[in-house]
Amino acid sequence: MNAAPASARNDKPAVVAAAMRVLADSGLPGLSMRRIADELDIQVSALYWHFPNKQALLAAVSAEIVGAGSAAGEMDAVARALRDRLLMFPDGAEIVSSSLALGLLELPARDDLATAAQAVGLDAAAAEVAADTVVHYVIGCTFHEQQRVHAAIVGAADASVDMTPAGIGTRPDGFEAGLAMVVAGVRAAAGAKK
Amino acid sequence: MNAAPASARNDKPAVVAAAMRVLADSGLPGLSMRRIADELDIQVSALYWHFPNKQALLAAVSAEIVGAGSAAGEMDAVARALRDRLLMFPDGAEIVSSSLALGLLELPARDDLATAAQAVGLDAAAAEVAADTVVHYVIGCTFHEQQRVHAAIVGAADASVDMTPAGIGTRPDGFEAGLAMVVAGVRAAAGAKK
DNA sequence: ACCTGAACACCGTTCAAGT
DNA sequence: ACCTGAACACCGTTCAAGT
Repeated sequence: MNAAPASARNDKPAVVAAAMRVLADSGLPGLSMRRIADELDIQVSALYWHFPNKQALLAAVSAEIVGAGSAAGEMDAVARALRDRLLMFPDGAEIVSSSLALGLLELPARDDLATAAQAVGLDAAAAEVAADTVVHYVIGCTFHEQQRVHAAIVGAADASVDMTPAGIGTRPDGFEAGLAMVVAGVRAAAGAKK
Repeated sequence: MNAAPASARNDKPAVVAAAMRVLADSGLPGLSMRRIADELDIQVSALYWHFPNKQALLAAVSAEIVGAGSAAGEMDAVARALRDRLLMFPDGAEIVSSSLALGLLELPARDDLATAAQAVGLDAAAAEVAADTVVHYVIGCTFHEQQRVHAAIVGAADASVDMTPAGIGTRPDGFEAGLAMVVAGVRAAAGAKK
């Protein structure tokens, strides 16, 4: 066994792990600094020794959600893999979207998508645009779907909410159909280039 | 002149107008029920006579942002018009995105996009998918861009923030290039159908 | 029909101080 | 290196009561 410390104190990864647990069973609305601190049986203020602010902690959570490893493959495969990771945690898309926009997160899938786009015939600049476009589509679509889940939960508690408004993407296979169109657009851009 | 009421009390549109003013000069983080109440010189609790909760008020704000009128035209024109409206207010894309996902907002541009997609050769079902895909792209891209503006403001105040991380869509013309790809994808889907 | 006043149960963040 | 305890300046929402 490794030398156990006298008092069991927490390090950065332990704080992130606690945050993942809170996220998993309470979602983003429940992911407060106080709830995370409670999970670790420490005071809220102690969290600020590990992270300068909540956004930084959320960025670490985001990195955990999207994972570290690069996965090669065709564009749709990479897109589906990204989506699957976002779906693993409640509000995953929203958290990642915000960290990404704030410039606090590296997205491995973005490089994978750019590589796949180049393999299909795009030059470097166009491949970046293609990667960003696919990322926006995947995150936008998944974000929307996950918020809808949340609305459904609230709606179940409060039956007065109309649960079938004329909205976007009610059926889950909308993702696949839309993705096919986006990928077809990338291929078309490659074809036009030649 | 129309008969002025003895005491100048507020109706629903007045509350929304106040909210738009607060949004315009403080953004979404500043758009609290208390700030809106202050803008009208009333108590916070008075707002709950007009709207059941903050989300409902935000939905009314969203409707104001996206506008009421349907605008016919090609897909890219409709997409650009939607984007322009989202850009008219700080965090416009985020607010609209959330109202949309919660099923609290009708988006006129969605119907316009579906119509345009049918005009290009898609059947009704595929046209809906195409419309949703374009909407997701426009909102995702604009949301990202607007969050980046906000990050830049925070970054300007706190110079320790790295302002040029390897992120998505730093250049504004990324929107046009990505939109072209998405629209090309829709056209490709129409071509394949024939 | 529209508003007040007060309360409840929360937030993120800071800071001096402890070990 | 990691945490406590207390405070500050906020939140959204509810409710009885007023006019």
